Amino acid sequence: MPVSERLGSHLKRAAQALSAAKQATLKQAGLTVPQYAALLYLSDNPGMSAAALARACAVTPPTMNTVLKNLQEQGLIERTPHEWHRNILETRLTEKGERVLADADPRAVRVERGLAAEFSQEERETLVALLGRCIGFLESARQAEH
Amino acid sequence: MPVSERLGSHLKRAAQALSAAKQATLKQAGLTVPQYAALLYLSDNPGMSAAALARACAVTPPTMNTVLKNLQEQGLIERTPHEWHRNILETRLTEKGERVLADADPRAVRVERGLAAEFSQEERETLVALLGRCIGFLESARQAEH
DNA sequence: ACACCATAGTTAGAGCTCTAATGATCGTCA
DNA sequence: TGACGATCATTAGAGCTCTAACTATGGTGT
Repeated sequence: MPVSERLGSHLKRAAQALSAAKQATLKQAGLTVPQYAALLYLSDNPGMSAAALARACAVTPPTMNTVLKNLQEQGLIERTPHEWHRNILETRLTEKGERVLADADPRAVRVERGLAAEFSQEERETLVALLGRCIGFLESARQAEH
Repeated sequence: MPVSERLGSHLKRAAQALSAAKQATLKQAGLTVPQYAALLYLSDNPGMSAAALARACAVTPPTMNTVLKNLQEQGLIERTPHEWHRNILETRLTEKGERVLADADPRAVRVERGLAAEFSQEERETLVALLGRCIGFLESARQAEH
């Protein structure tokens, strides 16, 4: 099966180009792409658990653990034990985290807006729908595998 | 800007679901996704340089170096100096590499065929075209950044 | 009450990925 | 001949990512 016929290779290249573009612009704010994603969700949901954050960002808990560790070392987040549910750690942005996110977000949004502007409203909806079907199939295939 | 409106998040999730599905099936053949990609290109172009392979797989040379190192340790490829162009290393599959690829390829193709079967011919072409425009914009944006 | 299960968090280990910097070789051009 | 630039290869270092295995807590079932 020729590579050019494989939807996967187009998908992968597009995702990689996106990641590279975001990485280039976020670097100026001192963040990586996963760090930015985590801060963005935390900003909307202060105090959410690392596990919930991992689900939101579509990564595994150990991966999120790594990202949070780096964010914590930079003083951008703080993690405090939950009042009574002692098994969960509440994660929140620090003031510095808010400032860094406020610097990074416009940069990331600029990339997204630029990308969106390449398409008409109808094309965007088509693309999102097609990608959604890819995700649906691939995730069910993954489950069926085992 | 809401996350659900960002094309990037859909793109990223789709690519990740694809990678996860391939990873699950390729694991049974003892390969990672990048290792499989490298073997696949090498199979079609015996003797190609690591730099050319990196371009084909859309990764940087140091990344390909890491992948090739692991493949070499498993005895799946061999790298020999070019006859007169002494700066380049010709990379080739070993017999074992051929066998492993012959085992892995049908598994990967099964995922690709399953994914392709989710769409009509026209939908596939639409998806590839839209992704191509994403790639085009993002790569030019990346250049303009610097 | 006790076993069970789901969830949260973590650690260990392997592998991929990038940027940045370095060194080696070849071809070209003054 | 000698300098320059292009290409190839590699190393160092930081960070992301996964699977696998483990611990701990809280709720649910009999």
